[in-house]
Amino acid sequence: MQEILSALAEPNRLQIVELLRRKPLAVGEIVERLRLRQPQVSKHLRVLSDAGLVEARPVGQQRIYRLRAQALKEVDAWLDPYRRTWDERFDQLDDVLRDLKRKHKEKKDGHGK
Amino acid sequence: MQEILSALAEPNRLQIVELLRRKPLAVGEIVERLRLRQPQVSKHLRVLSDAGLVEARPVGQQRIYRLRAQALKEVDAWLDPYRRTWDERFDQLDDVLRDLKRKHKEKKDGHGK
DNA sequence: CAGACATATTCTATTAGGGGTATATATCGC
DNA sequence: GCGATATATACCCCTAATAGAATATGTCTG
Repeated sequence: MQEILSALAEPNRLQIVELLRRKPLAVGEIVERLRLRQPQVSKHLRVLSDAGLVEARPVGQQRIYRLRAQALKEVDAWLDPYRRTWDERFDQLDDVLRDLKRKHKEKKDGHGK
Repeated sequence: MQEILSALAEPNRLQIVELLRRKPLAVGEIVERLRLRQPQVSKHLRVLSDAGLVEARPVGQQRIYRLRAQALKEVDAWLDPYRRTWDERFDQLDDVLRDLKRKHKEKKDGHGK
């Protein structure tokens, strides 16, 4: 998960992923479209590949990279517990305040931990 | 989006987000739980806040941070076009191969762009 | 097997990001 | 207003990540 996120956090790599969403591409094609130098693209592809986000298959002298969208399922799964939250109107601030007051009081009253 | 991803890419920040999923917390509480130093936590919170992932509200001398799960909706939306893909059995490699052959032939035959 | 071509790797330089310490700012209780 | 507490910011150091240029590897064509 961590690895996937850091891989996607780099702008050029995110672009590569988006390119590969449409269809698999050879390294050279990515180079053309992103106006990056070939070694950089190869390096970024390496990172993406290590994170499981893409995979290559050799065809003649070139390597066709394609997206492994399954890897993104992990992100999807991570999001899951948050889905519940993101429409909630109220926040639990009241709880928190009550909590704070309690702790504060305890401190004042000086009780053993 | 880019900003959100880079914010989440840092392990400690991801942990903070996960902490705040349960309930809002004051800076000091995050410090305790993550065993980080206070300035680091403040800095990470700054990044998360700039990315729209958290928001603070002052309560007395402390600042209660809470998650803005709506920000994660963006990630969810970004994933959307990929959902279609990630269960597909076959890949479009055949298309790609056909494409390559065509281009190759064109090159050989030497036609104007 | 000699190029030509496509891609990967290596090495180096530069930069960005995170950690540490000290300090500034703001609010509380008295 | 003063000391204490909570948090934010500034500054410095260091590592890690990125870019750039040169080169290595591998495969095709003739």
